[in-house]
Amino acid sequence: MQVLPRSFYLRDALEVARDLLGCELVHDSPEGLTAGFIVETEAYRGVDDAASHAYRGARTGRTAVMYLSGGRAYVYLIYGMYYCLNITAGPEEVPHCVLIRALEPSQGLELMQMRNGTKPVKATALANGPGKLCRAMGIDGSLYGVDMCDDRLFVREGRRAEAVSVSPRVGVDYAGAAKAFPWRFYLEGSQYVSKRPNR
DNA sequence: GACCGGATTGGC
DNA sequence: CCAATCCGGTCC
Repeated sequence: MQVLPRSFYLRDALEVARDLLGCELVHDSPEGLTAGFIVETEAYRGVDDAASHAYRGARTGRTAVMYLSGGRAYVYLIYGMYYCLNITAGPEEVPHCVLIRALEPSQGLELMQMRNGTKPVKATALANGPGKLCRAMGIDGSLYGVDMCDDRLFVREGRRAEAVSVSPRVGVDYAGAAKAFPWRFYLEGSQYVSKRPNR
């Protein structure tokens, strides 16, 4: 299948977030290859979005990659123990990004189980959350800034997203009015989406 | 240099 | 409900 080109990412995060559903995220790591269909995303729309790390043009070491042209990995550590993977969007100087929140595992399930440790869990529980999917896919801070149009970490065309639902984003109660914006997208009826959010 | 809190998760 | 765990951001 076709790897998504740079042009795919040079758009508003809302469009990119919606269009990533059904596509396949692939990580070709030294340990082996893992992949999964994207079933849940959230758009973070930069300087005007109170939930975004780049709100009001915040330009720090962490947000730097968002100001480059879209299509790079923005990976950060949350709560000191989980990584979150975002893919940057928009042209240079427009710091949009899309948080990948859940995957339907498609390749390397055994490696995912191993990375998650303990005893095997159901496939639906392997990557149904932003922290869990990074763990299963072997994504950490060393991938910060990696070009998603290269061959180490990328997204390729997958299935057509039949029915897409929207809801407010998860865990952004601090964002004032923006916490209610319907900028979370997920595949209707998928058993692989994250659990916490009320659906 | 100190302090604060988080785009989460799993256990109680 | 709440602790885990630590880095980035902010402010002094």
